[in-house]
Amino acid sequence: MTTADSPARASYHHGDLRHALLAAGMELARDGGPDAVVLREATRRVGVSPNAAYRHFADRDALLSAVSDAALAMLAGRIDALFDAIPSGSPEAVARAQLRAVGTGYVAFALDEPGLFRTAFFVPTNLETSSAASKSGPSGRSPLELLTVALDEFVASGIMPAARRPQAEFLAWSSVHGFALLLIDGPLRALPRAQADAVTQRVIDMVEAGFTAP
Amino acid sequence: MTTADSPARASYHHGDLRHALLAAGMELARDGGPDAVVLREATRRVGVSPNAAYRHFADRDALLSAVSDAALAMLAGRIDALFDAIPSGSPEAVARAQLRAVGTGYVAFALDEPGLFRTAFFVPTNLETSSAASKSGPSGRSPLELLTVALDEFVASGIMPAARRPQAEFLAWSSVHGFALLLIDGPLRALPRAQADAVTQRVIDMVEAGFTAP
DNA sequence: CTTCTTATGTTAACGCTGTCAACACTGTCA
DNA sequence: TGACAGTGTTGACAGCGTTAACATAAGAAG
Repeated sequence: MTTADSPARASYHHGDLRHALLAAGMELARDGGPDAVVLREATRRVGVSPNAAYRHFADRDALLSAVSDAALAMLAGRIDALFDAIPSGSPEAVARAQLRAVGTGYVAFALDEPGLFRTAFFVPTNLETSSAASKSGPSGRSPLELLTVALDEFVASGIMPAARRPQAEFLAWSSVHGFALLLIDGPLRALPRAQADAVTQRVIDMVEAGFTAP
Repeated sequence: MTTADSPARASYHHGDLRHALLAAGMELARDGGPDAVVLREATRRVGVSPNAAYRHFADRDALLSAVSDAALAMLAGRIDALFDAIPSGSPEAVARAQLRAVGTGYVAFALDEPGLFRTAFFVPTNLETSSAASKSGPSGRSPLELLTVALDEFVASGIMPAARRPQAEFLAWSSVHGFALLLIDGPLRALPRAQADAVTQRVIDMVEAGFTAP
């Protein structure tokens, strides 16, 4: 266990403090969201003095940003897994399944890890640049890139008019992102998981209909 | 000017401190969002000691909640205005215009007052109970209620299958809310206003298509 | 008109946070 | 061996939310 050497470390130098602080930050974010990512608490958990953090992060915001990126990468991984599990078939079917995978994975992550989800997105700068390398999943593709792949296929397979293609990513993203927020912080908070999953599919239905309607 | 008697008030008692603190809180939220609503700063602006606030608000969260409610009421007012300006016509046309009014007003408020918009919604408890009296517009109808009116008319006028009606509010809300966030904090931040307005209409098109598609 | 009570505002203090400055330890390269 | 850069520590400061005790004003009761 390289993380959390609570009792007391052997050497004066920690060895991998940056990584340890990031891990502690993830823990804090997991149950508590972005506001819970507190620099002093992270150093406390790692067993190091507060100011040691400043050797690895410019300030608290830098730590929070790193945690946010890591959370985004987890989200990407989740979507990636669903994306890659899609069986081959007709181009239309694959495209529809890909769109569904992105939306489903997105919402599922929000439900399973609300704290990390909030941390991933409630940091303003991170909605902005959500396709950087550090924020991608194992395949190296960011959620936005996966969404782009799916939508391009919508056009290529002829089920979406090309005129509707520009900025379609953001229409789809809006719906799923907003829905995730309603689920974890909003009026749908109390919705049982099974029902939440069902309504998620309806959200995706709506998006799909909006793209493919005549 | 009843607000902000900066120099020094005449009497020991302020007179309308609760209101003044709320106004100061709104100012802070307007440029800075929820995190900028700082209790001590609000009292400073009103010209009163920090602890005076505790005679009117249980804690900082109570002040923030009040500010959040006021912001939500402003949003409701904005939507209300568009809603009431809809000319009469066929039931379908009116229903479509109503849905469009809610979405358009929602996004317009987010663009015009991003700080207040964030404050209205990034306080978890306020997405939850967004149809309370204190959060409604001048007409007394909350945004959610206006949306419900529009969607009921979608079914009544026959352009939306009744089977699709349950929880349709949340599908529409998700899209518009998520889109507003992408616009003010996300990748669409730099989008010129005219273009933002145009894409907003496409978001609403998508929602409408999802509701009325065959 | 005085007195008691209640509402409201103030002062003092605590622990928490992020952060700067100065100091201490340690592994590395000359 | 010694300089040096990297890393962790101590001490301190201002700002925050919050509690407890005190001060002042306004109104009700006598």
